[in-house]
Amino acid sequence: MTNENNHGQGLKSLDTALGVLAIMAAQKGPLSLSEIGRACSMPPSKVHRYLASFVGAGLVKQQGRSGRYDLGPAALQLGLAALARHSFVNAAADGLSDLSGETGMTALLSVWANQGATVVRWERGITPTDMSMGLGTTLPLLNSATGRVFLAWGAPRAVAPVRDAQFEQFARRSGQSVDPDHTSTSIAAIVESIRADGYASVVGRYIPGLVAIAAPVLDWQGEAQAAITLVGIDPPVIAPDSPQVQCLLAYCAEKSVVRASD
Amino acid sequence: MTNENNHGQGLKSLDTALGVLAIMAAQKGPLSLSEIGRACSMPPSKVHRYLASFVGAGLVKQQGRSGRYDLGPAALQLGLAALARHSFVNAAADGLSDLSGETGMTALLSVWANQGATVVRWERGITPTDMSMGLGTTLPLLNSATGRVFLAWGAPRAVAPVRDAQFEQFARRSGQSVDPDHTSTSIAAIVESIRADGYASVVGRYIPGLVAIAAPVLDWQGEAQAAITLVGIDPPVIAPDSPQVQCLLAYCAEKSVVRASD
DNA sequence: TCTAAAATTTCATATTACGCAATTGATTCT
DNA sequence: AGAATCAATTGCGTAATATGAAATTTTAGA
Repeated sequence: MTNENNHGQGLKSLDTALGVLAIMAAQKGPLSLSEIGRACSMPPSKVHRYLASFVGAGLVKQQGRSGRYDLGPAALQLGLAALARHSFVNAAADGLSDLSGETGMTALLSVWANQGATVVRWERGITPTDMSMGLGTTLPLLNSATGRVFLAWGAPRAVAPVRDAQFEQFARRSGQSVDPDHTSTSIAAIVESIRADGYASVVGRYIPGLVAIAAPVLDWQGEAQAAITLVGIDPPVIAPDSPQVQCLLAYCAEKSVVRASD
Repeated sequence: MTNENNHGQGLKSLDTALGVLAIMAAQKGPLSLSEIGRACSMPPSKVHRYLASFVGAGLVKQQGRSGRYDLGPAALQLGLAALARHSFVNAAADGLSDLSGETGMTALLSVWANQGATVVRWERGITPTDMSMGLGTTLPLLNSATGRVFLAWGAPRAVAPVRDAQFEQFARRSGQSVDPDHTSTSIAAIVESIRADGYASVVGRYIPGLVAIAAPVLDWQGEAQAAITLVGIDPPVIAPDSPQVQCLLAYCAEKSVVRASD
């Protein structure tokens, strides 16, 4: 009872160090030492030593003389190596522009990483949805169609903690506009609904004025290894029998369960 | 005198752990536990604990039931986040297709990471140079034009160890064909020559039948933060006054020293 | 089903990372 | 320009942590 919970059985210092890396990746720009320390609630000396190792490995680079720290070239290399390995990402990305062309909407490919859905690739559609969305953007679990795909089909071990944390936030500021476009406030009900439909939809939630529909690319266990999202400005497309939804579902069905090696 | 050399002052366990990550990134496919242990010369139990942390962070993913380990979604996220941050990568990549179009050659953008030049982006030219080169490919320091750019202009602290190691390999198997296209076998002479020309060229060294010219994108310190490479099949293009070389040098000059924030 | 190899867990011990405090370095204000 | 403030870095004793060898469980092959 001396130890709280050792969920994964990993090295403590490594875990915290990787936490620092994740926090740096989540931020938008370079960070100063004390900023990182504040974000991780760690003493500066600890952060400094971790960063020394990261800099040595090239994962983090210290800017010329601003002293600030940012992700380095090795991080880039790591990501590219991961991209080359995840065959399903390339496979799923293959027809992405076709999908975008057929529906006229902007098509997104995302995978679950850390605490949210990460956009890995996207193709701009005809409809001028001026999203300023870069690759690597993290979409929220509950307030995006993409995130909700992982809420419904994601690996429970990875998604559950985030879901519970978000739910607490909801409960804390309850009484306000909670789930205007769903009759039930229960997350379980939302999940049930999404699973039944086979796709998630959201209207003007993540970005006002935009609608999104998203469906999973499933692996052999029935878990979402990726999500395909279509973003547009036309509310009617979220109907189950709309051509866009049909197109999306057909696409995801084709990409699902490609191989057992993943 | 108990410790050999503590070049960077980092955490020991973190350093070794990141070494494991780097080795995994260098390999082409998924690895088993014992394979990783062999590659890092570590006992399996140690590797296993490291991997547990990596899996927990999502940097490494354990395949369905093959038991093998591979880079995970968090690695992808990290790389994409790094890509979004390195403004010069996007800036340098901007005109890459133009450069390829003007010269007809395949254009590569690379940065230095870990132990070699990592290809970050590339545009295929008109000339059918059927290189099967994926993003994230690591090019050798001495046997590629791209690598030689970093040999000449790269940060000494990062390049020197690799150079020395390679040089030892050369010395070990000396007597064989050493540097057929340079009069001197001295690496210093090669560097001097490249610096004087402003670009590096190689004929059929990395891939037989292909020629490459490469020039640096310099930062405010005069160090190469990236390299631009043109690959083709026409030997004459390596001449200093060839239009391709001029085009490349103009391009790199334009991209160099864009901002002091890097 | 049995055998062999690999993967994972356990445990005592030595090593390592931690926090606190002092030093150095950079920036701002008077 | 000098002084004061804040951030960044380094040193050190201590307590927590990572380590390697061996035991146990799981997987693959015969």
